[in-house]
Amino acid sequence: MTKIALDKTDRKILSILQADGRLSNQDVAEQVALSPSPCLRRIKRLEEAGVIRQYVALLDPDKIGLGLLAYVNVRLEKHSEAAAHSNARALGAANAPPSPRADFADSVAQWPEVVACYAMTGEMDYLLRVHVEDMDHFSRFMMATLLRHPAVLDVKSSFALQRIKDTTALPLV
Amino acid sequence: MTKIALDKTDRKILSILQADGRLSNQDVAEQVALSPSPCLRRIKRLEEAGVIRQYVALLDPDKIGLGLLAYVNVRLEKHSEAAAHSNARALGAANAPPSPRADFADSVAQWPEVVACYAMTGEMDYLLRVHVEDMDHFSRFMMATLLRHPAVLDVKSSFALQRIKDTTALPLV
DNA sequence: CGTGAAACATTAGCGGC
DNA sequence: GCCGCTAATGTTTCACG
Repeated sequence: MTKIALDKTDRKILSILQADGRLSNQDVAEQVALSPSPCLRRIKRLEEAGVIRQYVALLDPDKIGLGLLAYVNVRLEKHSEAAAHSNARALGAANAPPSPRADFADSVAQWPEVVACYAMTGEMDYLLRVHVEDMDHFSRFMMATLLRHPAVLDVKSSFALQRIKDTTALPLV
Repeated sequence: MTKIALDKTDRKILSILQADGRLSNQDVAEQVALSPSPCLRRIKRLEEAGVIRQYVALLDPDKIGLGLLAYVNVRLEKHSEAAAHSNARALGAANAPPSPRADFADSVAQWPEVVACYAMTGEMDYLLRVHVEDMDHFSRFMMATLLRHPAVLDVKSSFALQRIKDTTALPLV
């Protein structure tokens, strides 16, 4: 991972673009008191270094019919061969049978309802963030998809009652 | 909340902009097989209806020194007056003493490490997503800030070991 | 770091299906 | 109603001072 030094101006640019990713280079330049060309050079450098990963539009879930947000804790089966399999894969044996964990990760990537999935410390193996239309869709997703996955041992779900805060803007240290 | 009908083209536009929020209107128009002006009219309509909430740049947490991601479950004290207070506020008594919940929500909004906070079903009241530099910073945040907050009764933290998936793109139904 | 010029993008008005 | 053309205006981008 390319280390990269960020000065005060870089951080200001990042915080501006975290708040509005469509600002023109001219506007950003003005806000950081630079002329357009050095500002663009900085932005390009931040993009190429991967500090800026992506520009996206954020949608309102309610306005597109996704009224229910759930966080689902998942525990996987511990196959005794799991370790052996991950080793095999790590060593490049691409057609070894997948370990439960790798298999679960691959499946998660394909489920559109699941917008985030992290392997976590603690008694539950994974934490999933799931956007669905309503409780009906949620229970269908659970029954037909998540609980049917062979690697899944058990799950615990909680549902969002109220959004207090949710931002993609990271604190700039 | 303004209801809005989305046809196939609208959904295609949304999915394109969820993947790249900086595409020019011309490029979007080309991908949905429309000429620039009707495409722009649709995008403007989606923005004004609030379907598109915001355009942002997404940063890589690791590249800006935020190496630790934690999810923190928080349980608040149940003051017996809590209900009375929330009623007072709901009725517009702006200078009533804040309920523990409202007070906690206000604090959360000011803590930059906390990028998301939801009131949840289940035994824990809130779920927080917290980005920090390392375990040192995390424990400092806990001791000096979160646990010191008068409304907080107890907390349970888990740490992300591995990111399997994390997208801001919502499934388009 | 800033200037300037070419290439490109945005957006409003108007006519057509 | 929604689409597409045109044309004026604004923006991005890069070579060069």
